[in-house]
Amino acid sequence: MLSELNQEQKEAVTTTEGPLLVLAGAGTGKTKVLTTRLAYIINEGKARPFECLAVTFTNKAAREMRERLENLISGENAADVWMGTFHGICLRILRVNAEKLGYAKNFVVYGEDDSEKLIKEILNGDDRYQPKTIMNIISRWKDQALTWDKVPDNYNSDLPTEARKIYETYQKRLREMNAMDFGDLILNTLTLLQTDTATATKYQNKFRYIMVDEYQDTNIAQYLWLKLLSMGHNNIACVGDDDQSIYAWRGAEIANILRFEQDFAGAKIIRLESNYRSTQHILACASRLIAHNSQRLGKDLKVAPNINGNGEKVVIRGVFNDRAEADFVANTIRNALNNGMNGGKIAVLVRASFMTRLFEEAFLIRAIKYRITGGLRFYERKEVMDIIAYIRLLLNRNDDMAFSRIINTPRRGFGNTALNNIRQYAYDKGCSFFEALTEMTSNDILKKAAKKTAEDFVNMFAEWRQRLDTDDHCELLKKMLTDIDYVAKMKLDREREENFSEVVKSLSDFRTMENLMEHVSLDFGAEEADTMTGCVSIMTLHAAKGLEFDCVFLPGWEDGLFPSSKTMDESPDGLEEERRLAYVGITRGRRNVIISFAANRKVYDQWMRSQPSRFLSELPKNNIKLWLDRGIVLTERLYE
DNA sequence: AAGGTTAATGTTTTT
DNA sequence: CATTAACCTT
Repeated sequence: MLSELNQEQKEAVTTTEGPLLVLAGAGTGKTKVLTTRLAYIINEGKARPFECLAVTFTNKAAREMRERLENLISGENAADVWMGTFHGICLRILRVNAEKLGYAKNFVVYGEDDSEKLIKEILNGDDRYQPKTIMNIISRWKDQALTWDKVPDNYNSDLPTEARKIYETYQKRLREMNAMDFGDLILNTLTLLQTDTATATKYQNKFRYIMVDEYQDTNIAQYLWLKLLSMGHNNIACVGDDDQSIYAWRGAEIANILRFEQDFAGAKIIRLESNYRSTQHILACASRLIAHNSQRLGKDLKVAPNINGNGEKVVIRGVFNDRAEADFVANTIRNALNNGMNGGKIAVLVRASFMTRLFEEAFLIRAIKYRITGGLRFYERKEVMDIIAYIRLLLNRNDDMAFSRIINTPRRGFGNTALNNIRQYAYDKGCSFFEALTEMTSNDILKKAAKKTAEDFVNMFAEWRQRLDTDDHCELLKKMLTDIDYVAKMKLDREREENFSEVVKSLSDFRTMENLMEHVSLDFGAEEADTMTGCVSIMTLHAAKGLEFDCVFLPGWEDGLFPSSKTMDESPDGLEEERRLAYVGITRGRRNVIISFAANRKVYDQWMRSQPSRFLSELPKNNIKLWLDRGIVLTERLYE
């Protein structure tokens, strides 16, 4: 097991005791180290599987780790390791302990959509602020482990003082509906561990070894959570790369990784710097670029022995406009495909998703098969969320957000004013929307027509609830969908109808409706169709983190677009984060990296003149090959 | 309450 | 331009 590792990797695997930070540069075998280390601990008998905690940020990463672990440990059961996302692990802990925090065990998890709708409801027509903005502020507070009562008065001078008040109301409403949002999963678990010593001790003793992936992406709440959980045995190993921290705008604190040695006394730091992915020219560009950042622990990627050698220089292509850029990329790819290259090994990585359009068009013309990753996820589609809301209300009649979503979907003559009446009634009585509706139907408050539809709605749910215990859950769902006649009433097109039946189908993978809900709320299924093999990938730089491609195109390297002026206006650290994003982009490439910029670009239907990205001038001259069209210049001097 | 019209607004999005 | 939310008319 250890024989396949290099010296640093071996050290990272066998250093099991005490705090450890593994600084793993791009392509240095991070996942391998993580899984091998876990297997090593278990195989050496240092801990049993269920005494190990391995935390990741994505379900994909957790699945991958689990699969690889299964191949490494024998006899022991990989399934017993506590492995999952921060949110997943927290959910697991909270399901058992919710009552200690005043929640019922079967609380629901609200997604962004529900949260925003709830904020909107709380704002009560006040259109001075956007629900999204408020929700963002609240989420950032939660990221920083600030419960509403701990938000300082002078939190932010240009922030409406009402935000904190809204936060308070928001939490109160969530509690009434027995719901938590994503941030609550972390924050409530943290509160539980901080306030309930017995519970804290239990988990602290349980987890002998803790491992964390992508540590550079943790926020303050997650840091405090880890700190608390690791207090028992003090064996915490964090793997990450400060140079790949690109989620500050979502609350990630790069300071967590920069401060690791101070935070965890006696911490050991191991650097993985042998890169098994890219050629020398690519690494040289990446290294020189990232060297311009000040906030870093410092690390130098070296080409791993026997890998690839110098390879080809990084190409910088300057063209007249965005159209020419897309044509260039598409032509180059068409050529490569004609020469037998597999399209699946090629990627176009853009800064912002609107940039994918031109490439799509250019690819279509040339019959280049492509796939766009990102965009709406399966469970975020309207028709899918609608069914989910039906299930949610069925399982939890206090779920007012689900109620609001479906009371008039499909249309049943129950519009906004009616919903407002219900809201008012529920507010006055301190009951849920569903109860309000039920009472209103029996109290003759409603007009005749409305009364009829309301009664039907209530009766429909009453019948479904009865069947919940007796009927097969798949059959029940089918019945529900027939009863509401969704497909016909919503005039679904072919694609949407397929999405719809996909949910019905996926329910059969789960034992109960509750099981499906758990899955839906935290694991937004990325249905990777296998028919997509051989397709060129188009995605954002953010989505590309963790992936690799033989050939990578990085278009749109223009000041204002990349680095994005918006990010730089937002925060003084913005430029460095953008640079890390550029670093992530370059280090995705194994053999070819082709950067491009256009002198003119149509943005919102307006032609904009743009300057080449300042990042271009931060690349080492000897490792790049310039290819500029007539009249296109790189004004800044290039580094030697 | 529904449907049609106009005005505003355009990054990145692991859970 | 093109999408979407808010608005206004029936």
